[in-house]
Amino acid sequence: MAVVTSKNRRGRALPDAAAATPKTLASIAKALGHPARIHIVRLLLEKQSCIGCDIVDEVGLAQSTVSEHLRILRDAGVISGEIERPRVCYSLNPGSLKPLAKLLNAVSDAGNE
Amino acid sequence: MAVVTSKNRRGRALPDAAAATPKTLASIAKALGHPARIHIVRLLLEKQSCIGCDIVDEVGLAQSTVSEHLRILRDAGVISGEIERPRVCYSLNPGSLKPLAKLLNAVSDAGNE
DNA sequence: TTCGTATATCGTCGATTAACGATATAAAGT
DNA sequence: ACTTTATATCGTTAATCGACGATATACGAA
Repeated sequence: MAVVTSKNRRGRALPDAAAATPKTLASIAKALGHPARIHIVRLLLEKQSCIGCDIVDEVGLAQSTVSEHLRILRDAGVISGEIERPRVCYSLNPGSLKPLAKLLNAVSDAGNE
Repeated sequence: MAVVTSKNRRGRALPDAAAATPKTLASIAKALGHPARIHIVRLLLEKQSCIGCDIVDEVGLAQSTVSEHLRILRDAGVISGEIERPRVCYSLNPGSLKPLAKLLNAVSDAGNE
């Protein structure tokens, strides 16, 4: 079943979806609320990690615009970037979306009981 | 590993996260990207359904503002409202969040394989 | 018919967002 | 020292958002 006491792979407890404030959840959702940012998340999901300039090519917007989208995702904790001058290697923070995922799963499951 | 052929617990195949366009996923996320709207979704999750004016009381913003938030959720397909003049009874559309839930679960699972 | 109730829509205003080009930064290569 | 490369930041613009009060709508009840 699905009522898992969520932990990440280091075994630390994650904040419960019910515990996460509306503000917290909304800020995660907001960070995902743009097609370019969904695109970036998908990209990082399939490639594990990705250099910024490749993301720019892939997304097809101006470099400064993509940089801004990356900043928004970074500020929301969804991704993190490791500097390898002059590049930055971006990757997902898998745990970051769990609070929102929990809520969405609860809603999805509301249909099946 | 984690590349599960996702099915829900009745065994029906779910729409693949990869199938939903970034635009579609972003519009769902955007609809959830405000604390008041998260609040509303949580409320409907715990109460099954709820009359509009009770939502206004619960959320604590002006009626016209809440009406607008409800419209945004409705336009995104997250909720639907059944008219019972002079009231409207709102409830969740459980399936509506599945495409986004799938992506978020995939990201969350990316940490555990 | 008039009144009350719940909701939706309109108009407004300030704040935020998304996009871009131009410029700054910072290290590595020549 | 200069150039190249990748990224971040700045300044600007148009567009969208969030909030509100006022008003419109639509029905049931008195």
